[in-house]
Amino acid sequence: MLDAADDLLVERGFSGVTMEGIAVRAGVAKQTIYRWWKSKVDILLDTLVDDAEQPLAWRPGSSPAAPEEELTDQLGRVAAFLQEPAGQVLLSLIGHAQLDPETAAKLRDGFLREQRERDLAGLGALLARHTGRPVDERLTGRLLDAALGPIFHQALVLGRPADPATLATTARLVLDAAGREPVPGAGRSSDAE
Amino acid sequence: MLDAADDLLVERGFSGVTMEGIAVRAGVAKQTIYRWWKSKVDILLDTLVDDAEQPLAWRPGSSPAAPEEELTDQLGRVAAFLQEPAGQVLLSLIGHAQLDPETAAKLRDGFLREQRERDLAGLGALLARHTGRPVDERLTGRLLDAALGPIFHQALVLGRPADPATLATTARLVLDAAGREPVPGAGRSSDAE
Amino acid sequence: MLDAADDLLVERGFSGVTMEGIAVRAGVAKQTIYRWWKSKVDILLDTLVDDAEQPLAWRPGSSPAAPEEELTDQLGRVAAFLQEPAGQVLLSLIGHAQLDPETAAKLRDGFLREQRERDLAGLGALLARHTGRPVDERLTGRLLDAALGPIFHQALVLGRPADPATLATTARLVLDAAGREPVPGAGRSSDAE
Amino acid sequence: MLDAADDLLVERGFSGVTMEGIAVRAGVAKQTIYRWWKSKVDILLDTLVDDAEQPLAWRPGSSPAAPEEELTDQLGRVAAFLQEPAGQVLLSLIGHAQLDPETAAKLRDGFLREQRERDLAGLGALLARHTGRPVDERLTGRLLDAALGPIFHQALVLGRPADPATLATTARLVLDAAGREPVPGAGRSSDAE
DNA sequence: TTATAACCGAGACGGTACGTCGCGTCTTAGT
DNA sequence: ACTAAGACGCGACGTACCGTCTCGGTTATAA
Repeated sequence: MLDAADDLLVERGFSGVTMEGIAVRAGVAKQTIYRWWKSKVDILLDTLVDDAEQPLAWRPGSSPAAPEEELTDQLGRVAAFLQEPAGQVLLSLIGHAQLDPETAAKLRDGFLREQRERDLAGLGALLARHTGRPVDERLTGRLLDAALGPIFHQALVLGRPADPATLATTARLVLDAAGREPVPGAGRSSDAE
Repeated sequence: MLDAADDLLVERGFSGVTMEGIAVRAGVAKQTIYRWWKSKVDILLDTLVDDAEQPLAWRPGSSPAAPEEELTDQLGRVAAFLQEPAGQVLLSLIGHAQLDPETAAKLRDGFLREQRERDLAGLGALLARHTGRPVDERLTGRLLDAALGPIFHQALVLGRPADPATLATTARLVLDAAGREPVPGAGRSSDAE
Repeated sequence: MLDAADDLLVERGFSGVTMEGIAVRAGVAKQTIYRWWKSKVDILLDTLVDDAEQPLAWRPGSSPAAPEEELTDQLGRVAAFLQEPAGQVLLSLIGHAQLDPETAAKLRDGFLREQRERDLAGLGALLARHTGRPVDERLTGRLLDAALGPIFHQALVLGRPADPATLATTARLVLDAAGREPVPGAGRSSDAE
Repeated sequence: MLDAADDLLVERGFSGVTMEGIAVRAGVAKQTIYRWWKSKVDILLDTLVDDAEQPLAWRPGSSPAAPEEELTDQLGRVAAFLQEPAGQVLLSLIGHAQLDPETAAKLRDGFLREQRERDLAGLGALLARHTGRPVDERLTGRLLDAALGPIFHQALVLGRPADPATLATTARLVLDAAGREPVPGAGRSSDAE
């Protein structure tokens, strides 16, 4: 059933994914689908969990590598992921989340929250290695936005893959900012990260 | 008709905007709507053009003002805009663009392209004032992504308004990067901006 | 305009005759049509008056001719008329009269009433010549129904042209009945003719 | 659903019978109607089969009764039927058959063909009892037209119930013609009955 | 070994919205 | 003054999916 949904999304786009269509393609009764999922969104969320976690994982710091190259690589993997079918599922769900609060809640409380935790851990470790000291989590959060923001901006708003130059610029920006930041978290109170 | 569509979007969300509903609320025949717009997306695109240009305009450089404050203010206006009804229209359309290529094409070839041109001009001018020399347009493009990316990332992916700390961090990042960049556009060839 | 309506009826059938279509075909604005006719039915009624009277006229008794042959000829003309375009207009209007009381009223108070008067006069004269004495008008009415009934029955109900044998049988029946009828109109009171 | 259609026809006439209206009145979804019938004409055809067969049946010859009275009674039942709601359905469908060939085909290949067979059998038996010998079927057909023609002519063309005098005249005409017809079917070749 | 229940495919059902057609009325330019 | 052109409010069309709801017909134990 997950496969049927996935295939339909690739072949016919999000609006081509219908409970009716999935049922026919999977050779299954609609009722059977409703027994397991409340809506097509829930189905796609399940495919996302299956297909997205691994490609978005932070590689375990091939230790002596330059942090900048490491970060650029990771951003490159994110950008590449968004071009694949599983990435299209994510973009579709983020898209649909703009139109439907329930989708938004499920997506953000589920996959996106977990992925952000993984990203915070990955980026935090990388920055610590880079600066030689632990990094404030709120700062890491802001730098994560600075790192992922351009990629998602290009994908969601401009509708094109992030180009390598942007990725490199972004990585350098983030690392510079992390190095320059004086005392971790000192005195900053308006941070809502 | 545009108002009716706008109101429905605010009251009932994107899926609550139906041709049928607009017609009833505007006291108009469906056919009349179809005579002027091909779909509800086109209607919303028109409301966008009406309502989004002015709030997103770059203020004409209150001359001696610090560029960092100026940029932070502009980013704040963008973030604030996304919280307003007109901003919800934009976010909805960007969301729908993920689900429907035709929407994507219209949105990007229309409003988004024009807005990006205004943004490039605005940011370019600001950077030139900041650095004291003209700035390469491709660099400006990348820095624009760096500036807007976090805001849209927070809005679209995390579903929350961008916090002031993020805006300030982002503005500083962008200006630092512009100042550091040695020779405008020198030697870079993989730039697809 | 009458021609346009006529043509459309022949080419596309009654439901293919639309005010919109007549206007386009006649190169005329709808409003102009409404200035002269209230509906497409009225237009067709006008074409009927133009095209039906002459073909349905009773030939002026080629005197010594056998009445039976004369009557058969007249019935043949009626049957043939119903096969022609003008006859199709009549059948269509009679058909539509079953569905719409207003059409029924206009058709019966107009063309059909006048045609029935011509038929009564024609048949009455023929019967008088045949029997050698004047014929009661109510009897003539009943015999007119007996004469036309089978033709319209075949056309409207069975959907086929009346065959010559039926016409001959019918003509003989009618003349026999007229000859046998003892005293014109004597004693009959329930006649509503 | 059939009842809803029937009621609407009586209350609002043929053009007041709409799929939309039937659905609302029957408390049913439009799609459900379309699942079972292609058009409102098919629905009315079904009501016809339910409601018309019995009232139009030939009574089984209360044996010694005078054939003339028997035939007059039968014609009276036909005339009375056309005044009832079920008869209005028949007249409407015959009317619509003049406007739409598909309706014509369905009506004539279905109900009308079957009813004609029943009529031929009924009239044939009556004539055989009257004349004392079997009657040629083609002759029976012509006499059936002679019998029913005036009734339908009055209903469809003149728009009024057939009066008793006409029915009596018609019955006598038909029986006289049957008695006089010398040798069943002898020599007649142009008969297309 | 049989019964009995859980589960399934199939698809009918009441709905909502779709995008289209023709209606009859109206407004607007152009001659 | 009258026209063609066509926009307008309207009501119905026939279609696509929605999510809910019976239906029989398997399996797959439990008696």
